[in-house]
Amino acid sequence: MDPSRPTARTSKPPLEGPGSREKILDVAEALFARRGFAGVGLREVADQVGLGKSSLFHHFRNKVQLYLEVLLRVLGRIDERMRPALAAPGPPIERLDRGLDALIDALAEHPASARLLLRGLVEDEAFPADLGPEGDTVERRIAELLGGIQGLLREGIEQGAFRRVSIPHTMQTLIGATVYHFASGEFGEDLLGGPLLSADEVRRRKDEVRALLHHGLAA
Amino acid sequence: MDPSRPTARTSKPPLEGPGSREKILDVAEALFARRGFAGVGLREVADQVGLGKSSLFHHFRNKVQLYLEVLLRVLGRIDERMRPALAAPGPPIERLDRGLDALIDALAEHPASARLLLRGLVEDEAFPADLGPEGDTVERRIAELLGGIQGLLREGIEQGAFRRVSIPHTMQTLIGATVYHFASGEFGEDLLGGPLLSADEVRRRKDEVRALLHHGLAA
DNA sequence: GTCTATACTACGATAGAC
DNA sequence: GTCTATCGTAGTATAGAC
Repeated sequence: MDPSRPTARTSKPPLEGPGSREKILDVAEALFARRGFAGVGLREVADQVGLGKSSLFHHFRNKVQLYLEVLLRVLGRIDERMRPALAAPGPPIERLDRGLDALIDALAEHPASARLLLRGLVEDEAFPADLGPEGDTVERRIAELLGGIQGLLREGIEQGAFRRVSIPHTMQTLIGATVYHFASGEFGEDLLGGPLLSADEVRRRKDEVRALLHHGLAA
Repeated sequence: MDPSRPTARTSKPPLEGPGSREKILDVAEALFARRGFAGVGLREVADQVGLGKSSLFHHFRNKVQLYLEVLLRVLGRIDERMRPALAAPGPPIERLDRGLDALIDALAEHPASARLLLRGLVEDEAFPADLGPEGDTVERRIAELLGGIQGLLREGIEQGAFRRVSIPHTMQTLIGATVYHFASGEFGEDLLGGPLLSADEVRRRKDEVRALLHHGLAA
């Protein structure tokens, strides 16, 4: 990809495959999802990665930045799936169906995603006030994802395909039906009486959301 | 209530009105809602109450018990409102409407409730594993609240008034539409473009949930 | 019932050797 | 790029005076 990179290396084989950085993000993602920002100590992260605590600071400026990078990676994975689904041609209702299917697939693929996202949405005050540049990037990413759905809702209403619902309230209902559901973990599994992420239950959740749209939204 | 208690006290006027215990619960409720269990230090609680850190331990065995008592009070307030609404006579769909209205009123009345509840549902692993007797009480309380709704859903389906929806998935959708919505804080307010708890927006949320039931559930 | 004092552990973060 | 050592702070919790 990068033509300036020399073909033969001089020293220090860069350890192709997951470097420390990715491994740290993997571990941190799982831990932050389970216990939140304040509930995770960098020592635990380092131990699970197999590094000393101090080595983490070589890869990330501080704990907040690590958390935000984890969040950004999650948002990236979701965006990767949702964007093409929303953009594909077709009437609004179909694009919405496909977009939410893509969202659900993304949430189901990485079990930590929904929890991190829910925390990101709900936990305003869990961090030191200023988040630096990464914080803005996270907010922008979220706004983009929301914008895609909101635009479709607006479009469908304008075309007369949807009822004149409140767009913000519909957004909240959809977020609840998707992000909350897959973030509900053990509680959700108790309710369902089985795993949340089995192929069956993921399909049932898609059906539930689809029914929500078709019964509640279609004109 | 307790006949063994003497009618006239010997000393130490018991400071009728909100004693320290209630004040601690109030402060802790607000803080835990904002930053979660691990994100709150007992020092901050004590400072805001106007006590020394150590004095908290005179009222609560430890931090976990304080958290659970906060949660129990929240659950009690919700139960207080929902139980009579669900029990009142009428066809299932009306009782469901009234029950969810009562839930929304309860969530809107104390802004911390929804967040604490959402955390309670979603944050399994945020605490030391064993929660003692209060933990069981919390779980039982939640199960009771859920049971009321689930029972109504089942009843409505049996009577042919509701479509044959998946009860657990419908529960998840309803929890998302109520608890998640009122827990969404600043994010939700950005989405709505105004306060989440204004009389107007609370009413709109009730309408949204009602529409969810009537379009998605009614046969 | 609240206080001061204290024990012990963990935290995030930095410095500097290798 | 990882390590050891260390800094300063704050965490939960206990003991005991008042």
